[in-house]
Amino acid sequence: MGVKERKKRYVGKMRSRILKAAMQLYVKGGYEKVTMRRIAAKIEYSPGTIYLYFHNKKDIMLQLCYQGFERLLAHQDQLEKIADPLERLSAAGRYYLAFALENPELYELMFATKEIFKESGPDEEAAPLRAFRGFAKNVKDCLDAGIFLADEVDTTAIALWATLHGLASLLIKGRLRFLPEESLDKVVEQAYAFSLRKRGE
Amino acid sequence: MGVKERKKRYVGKMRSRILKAAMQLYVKGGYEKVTMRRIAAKIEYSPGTIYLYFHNKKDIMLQLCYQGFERLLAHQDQLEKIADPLERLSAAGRYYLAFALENPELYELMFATKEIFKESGPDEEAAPLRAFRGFAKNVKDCLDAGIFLADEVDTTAIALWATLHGLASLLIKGRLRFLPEESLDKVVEQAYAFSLRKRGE
DNA sequence: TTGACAAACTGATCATTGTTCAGTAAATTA
DNA sequence: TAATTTACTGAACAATGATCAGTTTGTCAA
Repeated sequence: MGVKERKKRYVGKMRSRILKAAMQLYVKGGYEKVTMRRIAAKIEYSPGTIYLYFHNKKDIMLQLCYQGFERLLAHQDQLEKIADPLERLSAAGRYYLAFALENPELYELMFATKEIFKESGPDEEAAPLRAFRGFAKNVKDCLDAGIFLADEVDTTAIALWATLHGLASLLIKGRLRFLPEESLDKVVEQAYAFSLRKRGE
Repeated sequence: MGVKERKKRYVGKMRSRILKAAMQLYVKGGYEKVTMRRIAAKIEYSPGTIYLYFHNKKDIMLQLCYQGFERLLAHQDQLEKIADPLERLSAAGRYYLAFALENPELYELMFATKEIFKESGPDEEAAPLRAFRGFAKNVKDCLDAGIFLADEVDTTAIALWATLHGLASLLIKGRLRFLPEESLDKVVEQAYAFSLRKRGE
């Protein structure tokens, strides 16, 4: 009898309904707008019901965090089409920053939780790692092509990733607001180009 | 009559007493351990009193954020002694990362608040900017010495600062935990060295 | 010293939060 | 149809940030 399967499907549907509601609340008004009662109202259940599908609020926020990495990964296939390794890596950086700035709240959430690697399930938990591996692959292609002179792939990838994450974080948190508004884009672009060892034109 | 002055001093003392208690609570157990009631208990006043000296909790946390930047700046004079520009910049980076990792909660707080530049008082509010200016000075010395080839000081400084902040943030949030524990330090050191365009030995 | 005013402080109170759990309703099985 | 499991409810709890009428303390002219 498929009663077990149906139940499993139902649980899955409830979980995603809850997450959807939570995500809507989150992107709208940040963390403090996400309330168990508000989520419950949105899916038209009582607050207690949510606890049948998630341990607590932290659990829900963690899942949203994973969804963020999934979204980041979602459109990255298009980068594969770019043949030139340095061009591809440069595009990856631009894409990364664009994603962060278009989804600032979500990006914050993606790096807000500390215990992200704690529960190491096989599926969605690996999303942050998959994102890094994809990025590191681009870096490796550049190293193989002799574009950078560096020892290790991971070290170089981390340096570049850190630069991107740092830029995204500083931008979102308004820490570069002392720069003239109109020059911000160019400075950020150049800053990443500097790390990529291209000369600004 | 010096009654006004004395009152001013008293207000200042109360404010710093409150901030001290809040900081102790914060570094001990993070944001959620900082409670108006707990602060009040620590300074042996009633909760309502705090609101005579600070607008709200956010206000208190913002002041702690500024204190963080003050601490970061405090010991940076020692860097001046290093004559070689690149060596000084390298040391600044190591110092920055060490500060972040020794005060992870405080560092998080320093970059948690978005509205840091909103209230632009003349004194302490400028601390984050002063920190950047000091760093940019080091970068400028490197550019003048012809160590980097780059267009602008600010652009280069932002690139390097972003790398440092990114590394600090990723480390604190445990995002580099997929690396083997023992190689972490070296990788981070190398990553920054990569951005500084030194060859790893 | 007294009395009147102001400044400082209190703590009960409010709405809201995350979370729990005894009780109820619905679905499934025997 | 009866018994049992499953799903859900919503009142209740402790803790939170914040408020404000009321009380205490301090100041200073008469």
